[in-house]
Amino acid sequence: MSRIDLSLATPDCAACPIRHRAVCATCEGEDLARLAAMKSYRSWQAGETIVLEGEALAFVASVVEGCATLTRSLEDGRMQMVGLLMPSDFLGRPGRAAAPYAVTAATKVTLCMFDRRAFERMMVETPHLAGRLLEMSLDELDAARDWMLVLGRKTAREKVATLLTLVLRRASVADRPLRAELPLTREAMAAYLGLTIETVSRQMTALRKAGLIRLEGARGLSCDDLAALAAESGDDEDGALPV
Amino acid sequence: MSRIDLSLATPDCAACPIRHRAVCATCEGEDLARLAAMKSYRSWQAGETIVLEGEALAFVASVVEGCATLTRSLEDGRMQMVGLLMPSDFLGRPGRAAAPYAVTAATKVTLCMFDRRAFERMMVETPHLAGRLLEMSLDELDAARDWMLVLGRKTAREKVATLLTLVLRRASVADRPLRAELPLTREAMAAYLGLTIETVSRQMTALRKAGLIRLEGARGLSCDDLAALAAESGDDEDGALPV
DNA sequence: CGGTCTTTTGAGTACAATCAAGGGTTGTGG
DNA sequence: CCACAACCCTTGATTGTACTCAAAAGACCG
Repeated sequence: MSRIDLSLATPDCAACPIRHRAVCATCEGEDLARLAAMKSYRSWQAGETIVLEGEALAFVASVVEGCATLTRSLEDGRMQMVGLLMPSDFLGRPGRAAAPYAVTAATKVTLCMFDRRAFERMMVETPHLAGRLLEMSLDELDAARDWMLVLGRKTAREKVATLLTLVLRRASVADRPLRAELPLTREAMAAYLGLTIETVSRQMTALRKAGLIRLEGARGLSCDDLAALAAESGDDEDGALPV
Repeated sequence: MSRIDLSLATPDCAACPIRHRAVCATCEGEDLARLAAMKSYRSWQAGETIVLEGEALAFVASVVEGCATLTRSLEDGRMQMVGLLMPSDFLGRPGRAAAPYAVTAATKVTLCMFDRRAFERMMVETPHLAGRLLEMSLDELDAARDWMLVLGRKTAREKVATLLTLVLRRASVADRPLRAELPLTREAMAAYLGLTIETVSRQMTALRKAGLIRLEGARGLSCDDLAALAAESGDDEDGALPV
């Protein structure tokens, strides 16, 4: 059913769009060649499962394009998103096989995958690669902790405003009005925000009626005044949640 | 080799209770001496502020004893705990000066502090130290994400049961009935769980009336049947939240 | 065009927050 | 040793936000 399978022969690292931001950012020359030799590309369609919760993972990977979600679930089916992977983000845990959360494609996703064992070996022999991964992991830890504040203390309206601000900021090229396509369904937004889809929908409507955003279909989003929207998010005015 | 005795004022690493679990776990001989040369001990009383939110941090540290909390706040004063530091946990972020959250002593806390610059230099030259820190950071990331599930999806009763189970499990030596002293005030528990102190108090009472726990004063806690308590937490029966 | 899936809207409910007292414990000074 | 203050915790009454259940409207696709 898939259209063109983008898992072509693996592209050249030199032309890679995430080359300077991903885990391989500090690698050059020989190091880069070693990584290139163990890499392989693979794509998933929106909605497809990449890794099941608790499943062993034979690879680690960089997100090349698209958007994937990390989720954890309770026995009775309640689900919480615990991370959102965007291009250049790293997936996997060197040194441990089992993934403690499920990974699902939110949009079409392409991963640049490395054999886990080979990657672990290279990390030991290439300290700056381990250093780069440490840096990225600490950033993710900060992001996760920021999100704990959102989950634990913000109202539904603030949560939705926070997420929309985040999406618009990422899409922003200093254009006005700002425009973006939401990479998430209402269900995924609800899972991220610790809300139900009905509540997300109601808050989106409320923000629209308040003139803070405009909706074009279910996914299109635009905003004339990002500062006004950010003011609804409950953060300080500059409101930057690093992600 | 060199038994540099700069640790006159500070205890000997060999006798350190967290020696084998902290960031220094993989260091021996020269490496350990180098760390010992840059370390210094300092203690804080319960309630004292160790680092303000956003403040620059000149050191990194291991928690030797006691319990400290990491919190983030919204402008209007709403506060969320984003981490709980127990003995052997690492505090600080190599490569970045500003702490994105406040650090407060929950009980009396003793830190083994290292000058941040010196520690960073050593990390570059001692790959296994960086590797150890990466491992610890990834564990913390997993713990933070586990907690996102608690904050986003659990009921008040489940949240409290989760925390009490956690505390009892940590204190456990396979004794029955299990007993522990809560290292947190109701306020700190509420901050951790994303609840108000009143709700925490009510749920503690409810769990007590259900015969799941016994309370001895405000801090004493005991439990005959940890499995029954864990069953209230909403996790799968084995219910282990790694921390 | 019909079918499925997603999103929106509505009505009613429940759970935790808020507001408000009232106990307990601890420590200090008379 | 007692009185008192400060702090922490508990309990009660009420409110309000977000959830649940239910149905309709809109998007997408063959």
